[in-house]
Amino acid sequence: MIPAISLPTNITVTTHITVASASKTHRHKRPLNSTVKSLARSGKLDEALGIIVSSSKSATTETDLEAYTLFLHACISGKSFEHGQRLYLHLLLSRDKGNHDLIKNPILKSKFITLYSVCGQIHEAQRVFQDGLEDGHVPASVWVAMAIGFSKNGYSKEVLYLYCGMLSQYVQPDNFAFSVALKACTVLFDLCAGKAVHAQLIKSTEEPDQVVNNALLRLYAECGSFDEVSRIFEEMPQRNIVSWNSLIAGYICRKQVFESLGAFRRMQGERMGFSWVTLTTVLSICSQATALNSGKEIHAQILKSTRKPDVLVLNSLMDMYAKCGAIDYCRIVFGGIESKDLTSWNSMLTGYAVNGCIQDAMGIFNKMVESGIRPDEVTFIALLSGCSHAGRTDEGQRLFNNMWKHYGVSPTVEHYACLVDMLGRAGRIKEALEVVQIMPMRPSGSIWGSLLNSCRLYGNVPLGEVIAEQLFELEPSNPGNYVMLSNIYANARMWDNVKLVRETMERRGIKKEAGCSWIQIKGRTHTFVAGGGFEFRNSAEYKKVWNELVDAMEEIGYVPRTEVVLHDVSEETKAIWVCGHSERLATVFALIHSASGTPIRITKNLRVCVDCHIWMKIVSRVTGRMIVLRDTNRFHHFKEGNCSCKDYW
DNA sequence: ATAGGGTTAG
Repeated sequence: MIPAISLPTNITVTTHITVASASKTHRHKRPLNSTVKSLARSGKLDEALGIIVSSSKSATTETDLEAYTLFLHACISGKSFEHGQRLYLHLLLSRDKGNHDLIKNPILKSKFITLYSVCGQIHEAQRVFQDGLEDGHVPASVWVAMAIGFSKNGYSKEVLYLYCGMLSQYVQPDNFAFSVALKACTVLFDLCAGKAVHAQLIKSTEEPDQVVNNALLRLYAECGSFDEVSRIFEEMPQRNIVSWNSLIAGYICRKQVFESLGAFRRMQGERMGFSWVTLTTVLSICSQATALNSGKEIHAQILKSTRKPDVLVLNSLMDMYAKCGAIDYCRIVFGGIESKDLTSWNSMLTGYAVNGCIQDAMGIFNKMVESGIRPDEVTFIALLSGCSHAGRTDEGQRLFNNMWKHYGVSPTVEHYACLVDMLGRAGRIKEALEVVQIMPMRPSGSIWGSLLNSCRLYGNVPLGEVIAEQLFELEPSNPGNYVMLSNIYANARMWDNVKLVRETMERRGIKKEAGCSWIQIKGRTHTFVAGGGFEFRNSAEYKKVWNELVDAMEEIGYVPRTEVVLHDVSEETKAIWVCGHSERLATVFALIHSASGTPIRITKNLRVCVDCHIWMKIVSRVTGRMIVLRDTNRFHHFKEGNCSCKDYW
């Protein structure tokens, strides 16, 4: 709990001054009540307070209560802590003089608590709440006001303590109390406590309203109990947009992007409409799934809607286009935003950086600074990672050194990760290690990970082994790290060690993620798994296109680079395996099913392998198609036999 | 009075 604060003792002085100055200016032509009310309504808090204070010689009555409530209401909407406190002190004085004790009044009390909470003065709110708590019954509304105060100020644990305290005092929680408690459980990611509150709710006589049900949905969605989500959703007497949003978010938590898009369509089918929250949620799904068509559909819906789109929605739209590799659309949306905020600039910058347009990224950064927007840590992560991917090591290093000096942004562990990645990728592993040694925080898994990747790129087996050990300790169940180490061994033809790594993985029950690629064609998403898709591969149309490609490639002199296969099998088998990589299946499928001349956009769940990278370049040349491949790491734009990454990846 | 959202790293 937050410690309670003792009452200040020097309260009389300010009160007297107020009384003196205020009573001069106002005579009570009208009854106190209506005068105070109209002043409070028009925001003249000083004058209203003056009248309250000067008229208090007589005992405060029930009619004054309404005026005080209105006055406090005005303070809350104006977030005026000072006026509220002056009224509070006035009531304290009046109580000490033996007048009726209005501070005990639950309505006023919860108003004071709310006011202090919205002003961020949570200690003051708590003091008001605790004053007189032990004297007798405190109604639920006061507890709830305090709970909301804690909740809005980020004290979720305290909300739960308070909820328990409420129960221990035999105060029946109402729907307000339930929803705040459930929200606190969600924030704390505490499914256990959430279930306890849910149980209380079932036992209570209170019929859960829509808000409570939505809070329950959110709790289970966020904690991954999806069976509960769908059960509650189906059983709810009525659903609104918020309920649907939670259902969609629930699918995202399970990484079921296609199902969540389906839920959005169902929502539209039921004529539920959408809010800007729905749009940002769904757009973020589109960017995760590289579902450019769906994303464009939503863009169209935004344009059709009569409301002017929110900056937040436009920022999400930019992110979607950037993550789909459609940087031109991203730029157009950016250009159309009237009041660009920091996120708009950062999204444009990130879009350029991940798509390999480092000059554009630098250009937009300069413009941003010129327009007086202060860059933040996200800005520099985007820039540094962009430099890293583009091999602009010196430029990136300079940026890193200047970010604090010129822009006042101090480097975090993520920025150090970019710097280490940048140096390692450029083959300057010694310098990268020096950075790890001098950086003021503990190196994260991602830092060791990028060092391991550098060892892979430059064939440094002994250092790779040392780093892998560190990494296995930090992230014991991340399959990528094991695969990376066995890659290093395979490149060095150390097949015994490759086998050893594979056995370790089996022993620890770690499975390598199967390579998987997907593309969206005419609104439908098609998924391909490495080594799978036999039906497709046996079809006549596949064979026709595949053979054409093989012929064209042989002419150019393409030979499969089989070292990417980590199993010790014959060269022939390796070649067959490589050709069954998921991104190739997806490419052939796209060549068959999309109009010639249109770009092909493929997404992959792993990093693209060296051989597929070569293959893609050639395909882009012989077919004249542009291929945009997004892997876990970055974008590759293949065009006329070249890749935007300039083979630096 | 109570429930819902976006940008960053290997």
